Amino acid sequence: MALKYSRQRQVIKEFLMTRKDHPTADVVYMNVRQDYPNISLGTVYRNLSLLADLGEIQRLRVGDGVDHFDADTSAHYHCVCTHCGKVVDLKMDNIDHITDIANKGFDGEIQGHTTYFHGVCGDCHRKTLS
Amino acid sequence: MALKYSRQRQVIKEFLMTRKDHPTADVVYMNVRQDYPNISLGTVYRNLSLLADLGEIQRLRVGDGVDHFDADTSAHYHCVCTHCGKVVDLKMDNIDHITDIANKGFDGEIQGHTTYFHGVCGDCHRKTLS
DNA sequence: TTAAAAATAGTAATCATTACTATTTTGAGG
DNA sequence: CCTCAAAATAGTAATGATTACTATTTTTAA
Repeated sequence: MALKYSRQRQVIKEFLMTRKDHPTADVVYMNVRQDYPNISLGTVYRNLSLLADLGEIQRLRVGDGVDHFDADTSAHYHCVCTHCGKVVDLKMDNIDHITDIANKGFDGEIQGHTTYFHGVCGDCHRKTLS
Repeated sequence: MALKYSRQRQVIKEFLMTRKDHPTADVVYMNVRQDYPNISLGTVYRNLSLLADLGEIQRLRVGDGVDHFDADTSAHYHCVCTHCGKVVDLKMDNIDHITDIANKGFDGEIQGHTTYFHGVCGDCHRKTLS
């Protein structure tokens, strides 16, 4: 059960750190395979899950039915583009107060929230204007 | 392409309206089958999707990998219980202002948000206290 | 150096959901 | 009230993301 080093895990994490978008397991697999042609898709899934459990990466569920992964584990929000489907980072003030709003009058105990925004990303917005 | 009446669709919607929780397609299927033993699972999926597209019901994606459905189409939020997995309604003030917060300094255009809360539901909370 | 634990590659299985097809139901126009 | 094309259904097959399984390889503590 003790964690042992794995070259594959390191490569997967390093790849994820180079990406500003939020690739799916399949995209990670396609890319990592360029350098490690016989890495297995199962290995990619297993390590992405493991890294997410360790808190070294973040698993994003933005409602498109596919898990996305993000090497940036800091608290930040995402926007899913309604045009191109891309998932982009948002730089915005924190909105943790909505947890307090939700807790008011609730007979259980709210611990946190998951929020993603939808709208038109910068790239698509510029294209729409022209 | 014109919509035609279907007894199955009506029964599916009626069943959903009796439920305060937010059943999955499979749960709808199991229940509706009590009265309509040879309804097809595909019919349940097709009609739930159709009703959601028509805006007559709401499709909920709360990150557990399964779609939940809600006959209450009014804007409201949900809490996913970290103990029992149940999805419960929240009565809370609206938080649409977070869309404005997200839009500040964003080079695209935020149109809306999807938020669900996680925490301990009322039932589990009471059990934990005892 | 060694051997048990952990990880891997490759493949099979799972699970939610969608697609396909032959048959049945619905409903507008005669 | 018929008719018949459009729509919907039941039943089944296919899909796609993810997880499980297994024999083999890698890691690492002693």
